[in-house]
Amino acid sequence: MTIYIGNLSYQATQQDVEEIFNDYGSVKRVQLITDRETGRMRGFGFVDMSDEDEEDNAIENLNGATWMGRALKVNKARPRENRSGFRS
DNA sequence: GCTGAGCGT
Repeated sequence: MTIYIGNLSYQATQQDVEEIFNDYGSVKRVQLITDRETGRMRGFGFVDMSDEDEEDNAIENLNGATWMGRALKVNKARPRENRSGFRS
């Protein structure tokens, strides 16, 4: 499952979020969204975990938590459009 | 190039 992270530090890195989420569960993949052209962080990212229990635990614990001086926002990420070409 | 919306190749 993918978790949405918002209001995070521009100086934050994937390994930072990775170890933080790893403390609440087993994070599989951390994807911080950065600008495709400039390469600067957009201020949000996504975390993929193994079990929903861990992700829910991480969300409940990391959501609204003050990280790097800012209120970290963690919530369930929206299912991205399926590249298969199908649409609801 | 030093920002602030929040959902991605």
